[in-house]
Amino acid sequence: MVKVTLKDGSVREYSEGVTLAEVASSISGRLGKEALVGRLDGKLVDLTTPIKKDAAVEFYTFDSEEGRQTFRHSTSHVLAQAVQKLFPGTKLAIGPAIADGFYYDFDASEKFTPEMLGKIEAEMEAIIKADLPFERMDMERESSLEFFDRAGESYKVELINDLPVDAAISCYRQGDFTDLCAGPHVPSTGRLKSVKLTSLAGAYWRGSEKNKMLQRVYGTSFPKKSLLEEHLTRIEEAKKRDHRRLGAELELFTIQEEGPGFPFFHPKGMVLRNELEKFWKEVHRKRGYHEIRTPIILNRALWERSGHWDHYRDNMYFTKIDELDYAVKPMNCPGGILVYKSRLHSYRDLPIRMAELGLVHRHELSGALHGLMRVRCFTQDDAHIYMLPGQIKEEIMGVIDLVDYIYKVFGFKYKVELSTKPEKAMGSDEIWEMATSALEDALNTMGMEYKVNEGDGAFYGPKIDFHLEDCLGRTWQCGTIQLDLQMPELFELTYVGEDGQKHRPVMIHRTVFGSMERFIGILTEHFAGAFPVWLAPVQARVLPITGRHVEYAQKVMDRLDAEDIRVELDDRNEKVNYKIREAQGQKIPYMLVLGDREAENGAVAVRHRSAGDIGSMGLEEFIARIKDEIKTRKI
RNA sequence: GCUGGUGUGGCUCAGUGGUAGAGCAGCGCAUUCGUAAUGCGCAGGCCGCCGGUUCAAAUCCGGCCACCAGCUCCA
Repeated sequence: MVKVTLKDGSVREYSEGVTLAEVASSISGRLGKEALVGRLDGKLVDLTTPIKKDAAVEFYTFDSEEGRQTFRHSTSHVLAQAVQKLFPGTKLAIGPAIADGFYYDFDASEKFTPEMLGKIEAEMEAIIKADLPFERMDMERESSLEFFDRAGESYKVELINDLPVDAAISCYRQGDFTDLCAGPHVPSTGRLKSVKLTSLAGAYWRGSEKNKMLQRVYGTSFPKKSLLEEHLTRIEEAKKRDHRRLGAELELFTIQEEGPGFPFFHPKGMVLRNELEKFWKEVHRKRGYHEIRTPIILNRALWERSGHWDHYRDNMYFTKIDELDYAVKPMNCPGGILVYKSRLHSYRDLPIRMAELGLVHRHELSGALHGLMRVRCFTQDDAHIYMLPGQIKEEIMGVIDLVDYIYKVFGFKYKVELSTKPEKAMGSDEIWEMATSALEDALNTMGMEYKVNEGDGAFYGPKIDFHLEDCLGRTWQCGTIQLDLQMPELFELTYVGEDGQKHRPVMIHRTVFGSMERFIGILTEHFAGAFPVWLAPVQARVLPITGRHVEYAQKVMDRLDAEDIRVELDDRNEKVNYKIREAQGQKIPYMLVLGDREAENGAVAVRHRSAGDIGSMGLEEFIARIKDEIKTRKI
């Protein structure tokens, strides 16, 4: 007999060799049906695993991350089986579960087309219907190599060869299909129920553009058809929040063929942008930043000195002035450094926080452009902090706090990543080590959760990145804090210390919004275009019911205008329903419906874009209300 | 940059070799209306660009450009 301890702490006895699936069924019929995978003494395992000694056991259904991952991963095996059946000779690369589904990379002689996805799906459904059990096979390294080599699965051979010598190697088989896989899997293909292949894309083997491009098939799966449908509807809804679509509908910005990656900001987009800048300037002034502005085009020699010529040239634009070489700035730091160097600094002046809303240009790959999220010119809300080595931690913590403060004003949740030394880096390992641990130290002291991104740092130093989500859950780097031990050396920056001697300051580069463009993109999707009143391009629209109310409406509008409230008058000869419909479409926060009743007693009938009709109130009362919302930046 | 897809009035889309269409938006006229679409009428298109095939091309072929998804890269 074995003693099995369940999640709730209760202990049950079973005969030795009982499987997890049997335990689950004995707890409840429903758990037996819904459990997908289990945990045995802390290790995620198949439900078919026998329990041979006393152990702690947990079960996961589709409601848990573990359950969903296993479910999608198993579906990817079914996809691979279907593809190999339909297209014999197709080689398999990898097929993991991802956030909302799974993918599998194939090296196939025929080109997959969208029409073929339907056929593959049908084949998958047949495999699911056949309810083939997933069988685990633990293998010796040699025999696994032999097996995949004979099958012509060269990618699998490469994967096995790259596994550590002592790594356990396992395969999973369903029917006549076998794949290299650590597992675990659901018990059988019949559990997979509802499958949808969603898209087709190229993907480099092992993510390197030096390797062959494989064909990646994306899909998702659910244990019930209704869940799949819900998921697809959710994605359709999310697409309506796409900033590219809303940007056009709300007349915020456009991107034209004449300037791919170079956005045009329209009047309404500029209002939003200016409000953001106003807020940003206010907060930075309060936190001891001084604003500067540096030129967009600077001499090539500067870029050679900064290292950009060697490390960043591919992303830069160049020009000639009077036969001399110049570059369009891809970063603000070298210019900012020249401002620092223009005079002598005492240790008493440090830290010096110099901020710049700087327009930078970068040659991004054409295929990487994406609305306002990735463009070829953007305004960074940059700042460079020059400080004593002893001030590093405090300054970094100050920036982290600032980012947190500003993101909270918009109600953003964010993720933090720490990026370490890349391949193309300047400076010694020791310097990188020191800089990286300074960033880590600050994060740990502040109790921040973060993920480490090995090799993702800037060429001059490691960085802390702040990532925000778009409408489809894709994340974009916005804020960043980069500790730079290179530029101060390269530009021979100094301050005069207590001892009267010159010393080297430490420098950090940082942004909060990241780029005004990207931030506006994120903001638009986050609020689905319904910006908080303080940011809304139009804060109120006055809607006279008939022509005879226009005069009063004009008065109301003038009064609001005098209070610096952004207001429009809709005096078109249309029904009020029509005017409301349009104002709603423009996501204008307040609509003031004005008829005889309002004109008589100086009132406004207020409609809020999300709360609807909130009744009539005195004009002054409404002004007090909206002004309070603006002042407190209510979201 | 790479893989796949898409490109027709301001917007959403129909049109697969034979004289370019619809709805919405716009403009005009009528309607003067109380919380999400009043009616009638009128305009508007080098069918992304360049070249080829054909008696004839939005439609077939080639090249280029842009966009979309993903890869790579990144604020």
